[in-house]
Amino acid sequence: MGKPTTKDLAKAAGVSLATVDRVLNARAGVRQATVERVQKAIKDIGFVRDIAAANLARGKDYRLVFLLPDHDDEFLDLIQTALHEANDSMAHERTSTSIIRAPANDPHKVAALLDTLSAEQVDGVAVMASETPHVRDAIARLTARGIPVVAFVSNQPSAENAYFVGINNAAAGRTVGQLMARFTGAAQGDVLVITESMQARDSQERRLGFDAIMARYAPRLHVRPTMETYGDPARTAKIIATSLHNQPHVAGVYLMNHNIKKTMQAIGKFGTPEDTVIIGHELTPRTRACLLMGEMDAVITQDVGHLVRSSIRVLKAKITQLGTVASQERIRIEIILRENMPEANG
Amino acid sequence: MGKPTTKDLAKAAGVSLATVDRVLNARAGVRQATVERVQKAIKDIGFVRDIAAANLARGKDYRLVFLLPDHDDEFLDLIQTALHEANDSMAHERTSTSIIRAPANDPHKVAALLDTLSAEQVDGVAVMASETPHVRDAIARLTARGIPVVAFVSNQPSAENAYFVGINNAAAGRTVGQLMARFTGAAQGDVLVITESMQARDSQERRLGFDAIMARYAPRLHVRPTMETYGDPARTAKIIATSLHNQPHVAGVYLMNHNIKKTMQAIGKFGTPEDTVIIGHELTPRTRACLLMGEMDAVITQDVGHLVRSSIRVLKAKITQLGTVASQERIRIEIILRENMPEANG
DNA sequence: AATTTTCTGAGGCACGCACCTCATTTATTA
DNA sequence: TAATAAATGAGGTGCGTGCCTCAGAAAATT
Repeated sequence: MGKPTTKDLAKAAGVSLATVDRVLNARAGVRQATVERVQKAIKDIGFVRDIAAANLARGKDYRLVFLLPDHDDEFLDLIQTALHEANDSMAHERTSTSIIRAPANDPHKVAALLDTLSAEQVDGVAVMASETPHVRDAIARLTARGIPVVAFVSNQPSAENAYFVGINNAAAGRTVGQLMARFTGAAQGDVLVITESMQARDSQERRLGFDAIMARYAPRLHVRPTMETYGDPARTAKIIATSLHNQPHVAGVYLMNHNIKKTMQAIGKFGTPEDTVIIGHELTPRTRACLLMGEMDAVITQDVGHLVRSSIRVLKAKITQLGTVASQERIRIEIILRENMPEANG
Repeated sequence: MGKPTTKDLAKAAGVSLATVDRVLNARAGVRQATVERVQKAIKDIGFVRDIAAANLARGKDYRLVFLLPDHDDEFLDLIQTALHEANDSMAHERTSTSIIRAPANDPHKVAALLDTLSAEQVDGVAVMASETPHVRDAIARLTARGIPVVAFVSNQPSAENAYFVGINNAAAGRTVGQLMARFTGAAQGDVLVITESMQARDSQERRLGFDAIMARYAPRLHVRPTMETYGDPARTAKIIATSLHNQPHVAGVYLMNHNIKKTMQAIGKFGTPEDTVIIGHELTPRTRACLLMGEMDAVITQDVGHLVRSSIRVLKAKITQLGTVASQERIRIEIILRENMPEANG
C-alpha cells in the first residue's frame, strides 16, 4: 500500500476526516488534546500531505514577488531573464512570479514598497537590497503579516527569518585571492581593486576575503586601496587612467562588483600590460566575451538560474511549511575560465 | 481566468471531453483529422496538461532505475547518497528510484540486466556504463520497449535517444590543463598523468583536452604518457614510486579518474616536491581533505546531487513527454579550490 | 439539572484529469 | 441500400485534499 492519506490518518488518530482537516489546516475548534492525538498519529504513520492534491483542491497558486534594484546592469538582466524563464516553466506548478523594482540605495523606498504588499495579494517575497535598518524592519513587518521572505543575492544578516539565497561573499573574495595569487605567478607589482561602492556589504566582505588570501599567499604584491566608481563612467575612466599611469607594473586587477562594463571599457582603452591578471564577478555576455578574448582571466559567478529557482523553492517550502533539500539550495561559488565556460544561455 | 483546462480544450476544439482525453492520452479510435483539430486547439489556447492532477488521477508514480557500476569508490558512494536523498525528497512527487549494479567492464552483464527491465515494472532508466556496442544495443531495445533512457555520467554518443547527463570531458580536461599551466607558474619539468584505465572514453577525452591546452600554454612542461593503475594498489604504488624516482622535477600531476584514494596514498608515501601542482577529479571526502591540507591544488568536479536530480527530471519529462528547462539541466564543470569548497554535505 | 458553549462526526461538492461504459452518430464496405 | 465498422458524445467514478454545512455529542457554565 502506498503513502498514507488523510483517511489513514483519521483512522490512526481515531477521529473523523473533518477533525483531521481542522488540525492540518490549523482551523479553530479542536481541543488541544485532540490536536496532539492527531499530531502523534501523523508521526506514527508518517503522514505527509500531498501538496499537489492540496493545491489542486485549494485552486491556489503561489504568487511570489521579487524586489530588485531599479538600475540596469547585465547581472540584473540575467536575473530578470531567469525569472521569466522560471515563470514559464513553473506556471504549471501553480507558481507565478512578478518583479517590482526600487532604487538600490534608497532604503525608505524599499521599505515603503515592501509595506504595500499584503498577504491577500502576495504569498512570498524575495528581496535584493542593501542591508539597512529600514529594510530590516520592513522585512520583519512582512513576516509578521505572515508573508515569508528570503534575502536574494544580498544577505540581510540582521533580518532574522530571512533565509539567504546567495553566495558567501567572503569566501568569494578568498577564491579570487587564491586565483590572483596563483595566476600572477611570481610577478611583482600592484593589484588594483575596483568597485562601484564600498557601502555595499557584499563589497566589504569580498575585499576582506581577498586581502586575507593575498597577504598570505602573495606578499610580493601590493594590493591598493579600493577604488570606487560610483557607477559614473567619467569617474571610472579617470580613476583607471591615473591608476594605470601611476603604477609602473599592475600585476592584477580585481573587479569587485558585477557591473564591470564601463570599467573594462576603460581598461581596454588605456591598456594594461599583457600579463596583467584580471578577475571579476558574474558571468554575463560582457565577461563571457572578455574571457573568450583573453581580456579577463577568470570570472567568479553564481548560477543565476539556480539563484532564482532556489529562491522559489525556499519560498514555497516556507509557505507550505515543508522542508527543503539543503544540498540543493546551496549556491556555489563558481570559477569560470575560458575552458569551462558554459554555453551562452546557461 | 486561469490556465485552460480540458473543458476549455474540448470547447475550443469543438469535441467532447472524451475525445480530448483520447487524444491527450494517445488512445485509439480517433480520426486523424480530429486528432489534428484537437492539437491545433491545444496550441491555439495554450493548453498544458496539469501533471499534478493527472498523476493524482492516474494514481501512478514514476519508477526510475539507476544502473551503476558495481565496484566501490567514493564517487559512487556520493551518487548513491544523492540518490537516497532524492528518493526521500521526491517520494511525495510520486517518484521512486532504485539502484541496480553491474560490473563496469562487462558489457554483456550490463546489457543482460537492461534486458530484464520491462515497461511493467520500470518507467525510466539511467545508465552509467562504458560505451560499447552491446550496451548501445540494449539501450536501443529499452527505448523500443517504450522505456526512456538517459546516459548518466558516462556518455553514450552512439546510443541515439539516450540524453546525456554529465559534463563534457574534453572541456574538463582543458580546464585542468589551463589550471595546471597557470598554477605551475614558470616551472620546468614533467607532468604525470595517471588514470585507472585509458579504455574508458572519459579518460581519453580528458587527456585530449588536457594535452591541447598544455601544448599551447605550457610548452615548457613535458607531459608524460598516461600511466594506468588498473585499480590495483600494488601496481599503483610501483608506478608512482618509479615515476617520482625517475623524474627529477615533477611540476604537476593530473589524476584523471575519480578513484584517487590509492594514488594519493602512494604519492603521499613517496613524496613530491613542495611545489608540485596536483589536480584531480570529483569532490569526495578524500579530495576534500587533500584540498584542505594543501596536498591537492584544485579539484574539477560535477555536482552529484545535480546529476541525480537532473537525470530524474529529464526522465520524467521524457515519460510525460514534456519539455525541460535546458539551462537547468546543464551540468557544470566546477573548479574547486580550498577557498570555494562547499560544506561537507553539499 | 438545565442550559449554553465548545467539540466532533458525517457528508457533500469541488479541483483537473484518467479511465471506463454505453449509446449514438458518421463513415465504410458489401 | 442495408449491414458493418469506426468515430464520437454523454456521463459516471475516483485520486487526495480543502472547505463548507448541519446535526449530535461532550464539556463547561449557570
